[in-house]
Amino acid sequence: MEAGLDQEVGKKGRITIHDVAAVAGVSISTASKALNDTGRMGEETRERVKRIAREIGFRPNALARGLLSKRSFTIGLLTNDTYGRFTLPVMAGISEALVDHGVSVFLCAIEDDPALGQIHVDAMLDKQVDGIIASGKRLDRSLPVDLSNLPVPVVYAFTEGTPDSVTFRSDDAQGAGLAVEWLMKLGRRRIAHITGPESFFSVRERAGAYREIAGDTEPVMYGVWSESWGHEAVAKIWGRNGEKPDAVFCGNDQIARGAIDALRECGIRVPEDVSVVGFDNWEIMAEQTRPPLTSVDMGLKALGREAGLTVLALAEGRPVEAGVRKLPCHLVVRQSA
Amino acid sequence: MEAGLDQEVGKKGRITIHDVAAVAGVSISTASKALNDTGRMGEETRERVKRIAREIGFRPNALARGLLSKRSFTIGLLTNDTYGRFTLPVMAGISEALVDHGVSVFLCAIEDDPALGQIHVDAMLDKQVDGIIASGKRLDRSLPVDLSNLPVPVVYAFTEGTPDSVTFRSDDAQGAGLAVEWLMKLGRRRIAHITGPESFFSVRERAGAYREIAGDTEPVMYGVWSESWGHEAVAKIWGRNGEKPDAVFCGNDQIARGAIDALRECGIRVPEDVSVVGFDNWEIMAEQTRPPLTSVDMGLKALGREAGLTVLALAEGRPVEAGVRKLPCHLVVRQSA
DNA sequence: CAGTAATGAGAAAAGGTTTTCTCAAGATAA
DNA sequence: TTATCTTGAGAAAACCTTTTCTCATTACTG
Repeated sequence: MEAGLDQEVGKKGRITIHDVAAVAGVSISTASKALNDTGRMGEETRERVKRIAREIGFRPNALARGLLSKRSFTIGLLTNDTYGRFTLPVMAGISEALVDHGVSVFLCAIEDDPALGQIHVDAMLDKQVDGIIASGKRLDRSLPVDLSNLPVPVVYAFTEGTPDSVTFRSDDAQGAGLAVEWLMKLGRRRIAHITGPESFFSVRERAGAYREIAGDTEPVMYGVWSESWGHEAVAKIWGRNGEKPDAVFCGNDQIARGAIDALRECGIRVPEDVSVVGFDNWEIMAEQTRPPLTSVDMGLKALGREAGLTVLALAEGRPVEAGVRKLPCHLVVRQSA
Repeated sequence: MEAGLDQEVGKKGRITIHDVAAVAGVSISTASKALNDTGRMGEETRERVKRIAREIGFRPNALARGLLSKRSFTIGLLTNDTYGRFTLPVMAGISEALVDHGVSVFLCAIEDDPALGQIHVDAMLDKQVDGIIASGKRLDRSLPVDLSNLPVPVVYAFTEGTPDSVTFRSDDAQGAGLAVEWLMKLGRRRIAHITGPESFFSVRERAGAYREIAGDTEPVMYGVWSESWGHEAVAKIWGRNGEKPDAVFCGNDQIARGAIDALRECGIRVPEDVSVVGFDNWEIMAEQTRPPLTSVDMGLKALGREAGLTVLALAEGRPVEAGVRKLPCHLVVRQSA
């Protein structure tokens, strides 16, 4: 009954459960039940079917399975973050959380093109994704595509979501608090804050926390997210008369990088004379800075993990409370502070 | 016959071709043929079915379609490039090329974990991907997972492939040539080359082209892929006695960055006194360097595009010649040279 | 020993689409 | 008017799996 085997199996196309059933000499339904540990049958039969399936390398066709179960074990990740600086860690977290559940992820980079976004959303829906995670590069902007009233659950991660949805974001105020408290614990008292454009929600949150803890010793320096702004801001501060800061808390790692360069050019030592803390913990940047940069990590991987588990829960019909969830940042101490 | 409409349609679940057929008052087969522009029927019927499908928002279920056609319109992108510095542009190219064909991309980051790689490959095969593109961060290393004898076509992009497969890679020698020739066109004669570990194939290729064009004016400085190495190497060269270089060709943008910093610290002006060219054109780095970095772009997006079109061709059974295809680099001129 | 319960396994339907085959009606040719 | 051709449209099978239902056999219970 088990004769033939390899020669007979998979003659045309992939190996199906029909092949398993044929080789095992049972019906298709029995084979299915054996493999899924459902139904009633002799333990011996079940084991034999399983063994044969293993031997001939049977793997169930997810398309057929999905057609029936209405679960494709597939989700879509939509992002407008071209460089993937924020999205990649989020993606890593999602993937890590979902791979155990057999879920794969479609990554769709849509730039800021609404038409492209719509195309990708349609393609994902056609492919019956179990859910969609929307991600981005900014907490206070939403993707250029309408995700309300979709037939699948949508979760937002590091991008602005609709009020009645589940949204995950970093707790930037808490993260800024971590940085400033660390500087104060180091004995620093005059802490400057050089950051990005005030139009960014994150910037206002971080600056708010900074002011609350550090007091109004220094005016917040708003600018742009670039090294050159960090450089320029330091030049401005140290060009002024009066007492100089003994620490700089920067709005991101690029600004911090520029600031450190400027300080070195002024002959100021980091961290001996001035401590510097960055934000984002963009490792490839933070580790290469001289000295390596102490920075606030937004925990994007954990954020992705949570988003992944949440969209899965929604897809399985488990109830999830709507609202914004702030996930904590943590401080990665290197040598600049 | 077209009455009811919205109320009747999609009462449970998504809208299927059954709904279209019912509303249009035709059979399912007629509806299908109308929508696919196949079969024989009155032009009027065809148009009516199409209109109704549009009106009630019918979109065919890709799972069901794929089950029959054995095409899932899905491919998998496998990579061990954690930061996505190389993979993301490749991915962008793939996606751009394939979105027009309705193909979506599973992104699977497998680190360097063979077990994880196997899991992802199995998951992709279960989902009946039409093909797989393997990508990485290094031309002379292959992914830690066996992709031979898979039931779907595999194309390699920016990673080492099997001899009988299709492999796309950048033409590093040509790219290095571009850089050195540009420097010589600027009148530079003593060109130094600071680069990564000699164990990298790319390093040897680039160094080879450099030596061929620039001659043996300066010994190649092999090191690591870091800013600090760029910094250190410049310090070494300018610490030596004898004539100094008037240009530096760096193995990547991070090294170039370190080199420029070191030159500035020595009081040497870039590009007035010394021209510097980087490699990779890692925009987020190259644009922020002071001065902005002239760099060799490996054309990874084009590489991804080619890989995408190739895997699609193979999936459709069109013949593709095996072998390694070198794609040209181009020079992005900014201000450092 | 007759009747019921438990067990093992198969038949068939379902899921949504495409494709091939069949059939009826109307049109043309003889 | 009868035989053949064309046209329009539907029935059914196929893709692969899961699940529910049914049935036959064996093992008990009274």
